Amino acid sequence: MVNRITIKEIARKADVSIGTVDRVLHNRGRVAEATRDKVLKIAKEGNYSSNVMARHLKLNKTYRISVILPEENNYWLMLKEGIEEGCAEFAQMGFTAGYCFVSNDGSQAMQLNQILDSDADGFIIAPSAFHQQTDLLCKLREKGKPYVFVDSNIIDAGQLTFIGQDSYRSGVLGASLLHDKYLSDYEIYITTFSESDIKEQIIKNRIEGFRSYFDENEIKHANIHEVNLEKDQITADDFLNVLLKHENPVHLFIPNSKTYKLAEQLIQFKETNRLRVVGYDLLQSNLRLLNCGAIDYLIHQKPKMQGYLGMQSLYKNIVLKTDVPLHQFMPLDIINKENVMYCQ
Amino acid sequence: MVNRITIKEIARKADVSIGTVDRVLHNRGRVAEATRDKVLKIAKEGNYSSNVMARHLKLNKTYRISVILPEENNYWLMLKEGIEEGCAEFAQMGFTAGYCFVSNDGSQAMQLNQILDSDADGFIIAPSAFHQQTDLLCKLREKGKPYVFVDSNIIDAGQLTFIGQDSYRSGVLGASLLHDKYLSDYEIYITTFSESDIKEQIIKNRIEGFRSYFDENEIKHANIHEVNLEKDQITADDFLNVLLKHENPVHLFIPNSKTYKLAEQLIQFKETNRLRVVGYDLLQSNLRLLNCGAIDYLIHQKPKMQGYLGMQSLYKNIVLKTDVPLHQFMPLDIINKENVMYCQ
DNA sequence: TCGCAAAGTGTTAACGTACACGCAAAATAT
DNA sequence: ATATTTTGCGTGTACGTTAACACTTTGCGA
Repeated sequence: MVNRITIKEIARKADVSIGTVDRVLHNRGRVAEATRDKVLKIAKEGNYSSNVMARHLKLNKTYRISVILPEENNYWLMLKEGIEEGCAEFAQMGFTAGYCFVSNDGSQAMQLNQILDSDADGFIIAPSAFHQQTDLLCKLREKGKPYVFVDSNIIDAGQLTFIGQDSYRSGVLGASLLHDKYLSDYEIYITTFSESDIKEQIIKNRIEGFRSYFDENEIKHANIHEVNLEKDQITADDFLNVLLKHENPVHLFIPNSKTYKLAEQLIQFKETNRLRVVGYDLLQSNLRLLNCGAIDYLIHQKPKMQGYLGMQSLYKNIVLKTDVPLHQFMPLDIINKENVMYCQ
Repeated sequence: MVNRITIKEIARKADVSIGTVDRVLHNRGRVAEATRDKVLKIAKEGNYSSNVMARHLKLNKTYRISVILPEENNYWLMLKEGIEEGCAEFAQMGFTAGYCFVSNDGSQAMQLNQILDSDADGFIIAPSAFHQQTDLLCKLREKGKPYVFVDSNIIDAGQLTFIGQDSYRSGVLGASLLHDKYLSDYEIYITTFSESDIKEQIIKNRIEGFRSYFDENEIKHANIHEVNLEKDQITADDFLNVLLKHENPVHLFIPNSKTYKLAEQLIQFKETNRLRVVGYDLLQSNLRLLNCGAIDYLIHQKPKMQGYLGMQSLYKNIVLKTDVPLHQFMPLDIINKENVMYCQ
C-alpha cells in the first residue's frame, strides 16, 4: 500500500499525459487500443489503486445516510449511538446521517415512502420498521443506492449486507446457559408476552434453537413448557403462582427483550432460590433486574456495534469501493452481573 | 463537521492571505497581534478544524509502527492479526507495521534496545515481552513517540493508552461462572502450573478477584483449594487422582491460557460428569477441549480487538491528533461451545 | 481541395493544506 | 545619513486526483 504508484508516475512510464492515464483508468473512452494496453499494464505492474484522500479532496462530496428504525426506545437508541460513532469517524469523508423512527400507527407507509424517495446516498434499515410492508423496499433496489439491514434480515432483498445475530444459534446459547447437568429434574418455561411476539421470525428462530439444544443433546430431565401470556390468557401474577407451585428449580427463557415485564414477579420468585433466568438485550429495566440477581444472563445483540458496522459497511462500499460480506454476524455476547460493566 | 470552514475562507473573512492564517493557526509567529486575534476569532466562530485528508495529502508522510510481542504463539498472533487489520484500514494514511517477537533467552535486552532505537513513529508493546526489563521503556519516554500497552499494563509509564482486560474483574467473572447455587457442597481448584505463573501480576489479580467473589457473596459451601503443580511437586496425573478422590462436583479455575496442559486428565475426569472448568484464551488447543466438553467456559481476552484498537489509538493520536483515553478495558467475553463460532 | 467531424492526446485548474520564499515597511544599528 | 535587521504579510508550489477544455491529427464526404 505504501509507496503506491500514482497516475503521474504511470503517465511518465507510459510516456503519455496524466489525462490519458485518467481516461484509461476511468474508461472515459477515446484512447488508442495500444496506449490503453500499455497504461493498464503499467498500472497493474505498479499495483495501482487510487488515493482515496486525493479523490475525496477533489470531488469534495458529502454523503447523506438515511437511517430507518422502528421506534425511539432504548434498544434502537443504542443502535443509533453506534451509527453516530461511525458517522463521527467518517465525518472527515463527508458522512452525515439522518434518522427516522417509524411509528406503527397506519401512517408508516407514507413515512417510509417519503424517506425512500429522498436522495440519500445510502440507507441503514431495521427491516422490522417496515411492519410487514417490506415490498416498499423494491424502490430502493431500483435506485441503485446501497442499503444495509440491521437487527433482522430479509433474504435476497438486494441489501449490501446484513448485520445482526444468528437468532437460531442465540437460542441454542440460551439453552446452554439454562441447562444444568447436576439437576435431576427441573422446569423450563419459554415465556413470551403478546401474541405478536410469536409471529416474529427472530423469536421463532430463537425458540427453535433453544429446543434443538435439548433435543440434540438428548436431555430428558428438563421439563420444557411454552407460555404466551396473552394467548394463554394468564396474567403475570397468575404466571408467578404457576411457577411457585413447582418444587423443582424453575428456569425461564424469554426470547426477546421483554423480561422486564415480569420484574416484580421475578424479584418475588427469586426468594425461593430456585430460579434461573435468561433474557435478551441490555435495556435499562433489564439491567436493573440483572444487577439485583433476578436475571442471570442477558444475551446481548450489540446494537451499538451493529450501528457502527452499518456505517462502516456503507463507507467501505461508497468511498473505498471495496467488497462487503453479505452477512456480518454479531458475536453472541453473554452478559451477567459480573461483566456487564465492561460490556460495549 | 460537514461544510467546515477552510483556511481560505478564514482568510477571505479576515481580509488577509491564507499564508497569514496558516501562520496564526500553526503559531509560526511573525503576525501582528490584532491580525492574530481577528483570525483566531473567525476560526473559532467557524469551528475550524483542519482537513485531515488535505493535510495528509500535502505532507505525504508515512508512519512506521513497531510492534513488540513476547513470542510467536497463537495468542500473540491473534493480536498481530488485529494490528494488521487496523494497518490495512489506515494504509491509505500511510501506516505500516513492523513486528518483533522477543525471545526470553538472554538476548532480549539487545533485541529490545535495537527496536527502541529505531526511528518508528509509534509503538505497540506487550509489556510482558520485556521480561522484567521494563526500565528500558524510559528510552521511549525520552523520544516523545507515542506507545501503547496491550494485554498487561504498567502504571504511569508514559504510555498513550493501555488496552486490555481488568484482570481482577475477570477473576470475579470466572468465579461467577463456576459458582453453583444449587450445589450444597463442591470443590474448587484454582490451578496453576509453573512457579513463574503465580509471580505474574495478572494471574495474581485474577485469583484475587476470583476469591473475592466467594468472600463478598459469603458463599461457604464451595471448598476452595489452590494448586501450583510445579511448586507442589505434583504431576498432572497425580492431580487427576486427587480430583477423582472427591465425590463432590469438582470445579477448576485456571487463571491463564494453560488449561490445555491438563487436556488428557480433563477428558478423563469428564466421564465422572461432575466436572466444570473455566479457563482463559482461545488457543487452538483450548478450543479443542471446549468443543469436546472438557472446558465449559473460556474467558476471552479478545487479543485481535486489542491489536486493532492499539493501531486505532495510534492513528487517532498521530493523524487526527485527538485524545485517547488512558485505559481502554476490553469486554470480559464469556465463550462456550455454543457461541464460539461467532466469536471475534 | 476544402471543410468538418471524430479520434487521440495534452493542459490546466481546482480541492485544502503546508511551507518555502520573497517583498515591503518599519525599526534599529552604524 | 545610509545600512541592516526585524516585523508583517502575500505568493507560489506541491501532494494525487478529477474533469473540463483545447489542441493536433486523421479520415471522409462534398
